[in-house]
Amino acid sequence: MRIVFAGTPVNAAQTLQAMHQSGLNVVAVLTRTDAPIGRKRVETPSAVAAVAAQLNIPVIKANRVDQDALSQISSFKPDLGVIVAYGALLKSDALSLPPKGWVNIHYSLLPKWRGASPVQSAILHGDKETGVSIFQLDSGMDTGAVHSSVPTLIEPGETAGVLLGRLTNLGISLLLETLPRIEAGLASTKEQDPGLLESLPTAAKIDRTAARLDWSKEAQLVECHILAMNPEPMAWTNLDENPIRIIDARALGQTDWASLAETDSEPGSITSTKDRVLVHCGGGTLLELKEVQPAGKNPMSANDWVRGLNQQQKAQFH
RNA sequence: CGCGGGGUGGAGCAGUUCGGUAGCUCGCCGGGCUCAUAACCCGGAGGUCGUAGGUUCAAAUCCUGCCCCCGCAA
Repeated sequence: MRIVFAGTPVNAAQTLQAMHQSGLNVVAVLTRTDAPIGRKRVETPSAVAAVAAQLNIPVIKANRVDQDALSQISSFKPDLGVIVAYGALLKSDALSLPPKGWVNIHYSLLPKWRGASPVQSAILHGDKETGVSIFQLDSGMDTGAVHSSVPTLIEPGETAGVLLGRLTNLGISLLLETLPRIEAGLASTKEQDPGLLESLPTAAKIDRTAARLDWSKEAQLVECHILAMNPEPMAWTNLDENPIRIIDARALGQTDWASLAETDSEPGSITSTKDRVLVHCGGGTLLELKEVQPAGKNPMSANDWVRGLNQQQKAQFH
């Protein structure tokens, strides 16, 4: 079976690598064009482009699947397309190009969290469970019929980055057992429930504005927010006039903060003890900071950060 | 030339404006107190102040070049 693979970031590259290693016939790779990266704006190929080059697989670089890209893909005569976080929509002409269409690896249990940020959304909303789904791409946003899926529990304190890593591996396993069934024509798909497609919220892309912390929320919600934003775009707040990223933190249980009761409970105010740094959140709850990164600095433990603060003035997030 | 912050014992910082004895909170090592301790007390080791040059009697501090790290923006 001739497969065309479309994807862009690291987890897509890992999937491509695994497909190649397992002996699948990936005849071409579609990825986004080289983009300027970092402060120096160095033109850099996508992770998928880099892996494809290493594996000597022909690469088509395009940010949208136009006629030109379409004819290039067509020249490889693919039977099936596999798409993982490519970064652009495929229109009907592209969808129908391979005889067996396209399958997409989506990192949630569809129909939950359709859209651009399934992993972040699951953590942000405090879900206990999420998973990976492989579905047949159609013209809607992650609305196609599902080939297979596998659930996994979200670990306490797990960040979106760590969870995505696990889901990537699960997705690879699932893909490798799903593709043979598709090739053999034994694919059994299940349509997504129209009612749920209608009623469930989707997972919109999360930008920096949405990543800002709201200390008036309860600590448990703040913790979910912080874990969901790690490593991209990373939760942040202001300290004086400068932004500071909150990389990791844990909400304290009720018994913990009751025993540490403070008179000052203004949300965002910080108190530190011998070995912990606490932020007051909404409803009198407390959040223990684990790791932070002030603007211009490297990431550091919350204890180190507090140690270097001016002892005179009181630290206050806002 | 996109804007900006930073490089000082193992960690995080102060000191730079106005040149003159290496400081703070920790960590580490040793000793003490204690039933005991991550608590408290005493003592100790550990730093070419990113780097190269310049000015000076004297440079972490002033001048010039270079290297490296990071936040924002894209």
